[in-house]
Amino acid sequence: MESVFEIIAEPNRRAILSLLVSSQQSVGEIERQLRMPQPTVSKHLRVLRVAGFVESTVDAQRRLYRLKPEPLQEVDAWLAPFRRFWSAHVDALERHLDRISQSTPTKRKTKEKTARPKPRT
Amino acid sequence: MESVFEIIAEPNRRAILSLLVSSQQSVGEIERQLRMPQPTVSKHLRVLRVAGFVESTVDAQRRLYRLKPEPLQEVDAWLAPFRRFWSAHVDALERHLDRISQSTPTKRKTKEKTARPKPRT
DNA sequence: AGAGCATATACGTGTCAAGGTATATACAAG
DNA sequence: CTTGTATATACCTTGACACGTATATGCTCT
Repeated sequence: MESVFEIIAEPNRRAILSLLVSSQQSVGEIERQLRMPQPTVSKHLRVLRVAGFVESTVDAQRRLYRLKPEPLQEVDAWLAPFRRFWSAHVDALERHLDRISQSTPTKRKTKEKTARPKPRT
Repeated sequence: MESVFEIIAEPNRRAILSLLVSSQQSVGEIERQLRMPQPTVSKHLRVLRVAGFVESTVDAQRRLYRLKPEPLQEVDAWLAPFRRFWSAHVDALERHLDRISQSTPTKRKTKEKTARPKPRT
């Protein structure tokens, strides 16, 4: 488990990170909101902490976890050359973003419900 | 192998993608430049193609592979909320550092309901 | 048609990580 | 000190996937 990419490959870990982006959370709060067993939460948090994605502070028996920006910035940096690349493909890009906007687990806006046409080229 | 994050978790696949960002390449060219066995290249390319990261065109016996922007754009989209967090984090950190620079470093600020006389040493 | 090159796939193997269950540690309150 | 709560860790099992080797497919050229 070396690279930041392997860390965020795990869906539960991404869910935890997305949860922490709003504010810090205790293990129990994460457990409740994501509905995953407590050992699972703790183990993923350990991986995230060792990899530098989160840090924890002690509050009585609770541990409050919060985000650290650096590792995700590393992902962002890796993505940079590709952003330059897809500037040439803006049209296809926007259609795709519109399509995936309904599968983003973070928040639901509105405006999806389109029975989207099979992207059969 | 569902999510785009699992796809790019593999270092060889990331290398292939980084190679293709400049221009399209044949399998043999990828094989040479990345010094990996040909079946490995083909198998990773297959994964990338099925996941929509690349597409191939036939040129005689060669297959020319080139990038498709959408899946990486999806990663980029997932990263967006965290970018907002980074800016906010830098500001908050600076204000915090500014604040504690004029108070004792061992100070425990507890905003919890219980005034706890055991400040973690 | 046959030889040779370029690419894809099949198969067997080893490794590693995620999940579940149980238990350990730490703190709090009575 | 004992009970209850919050979190961490240990152990085991299972499944996925990456790799290597071997082979298949497909195209070109003579």
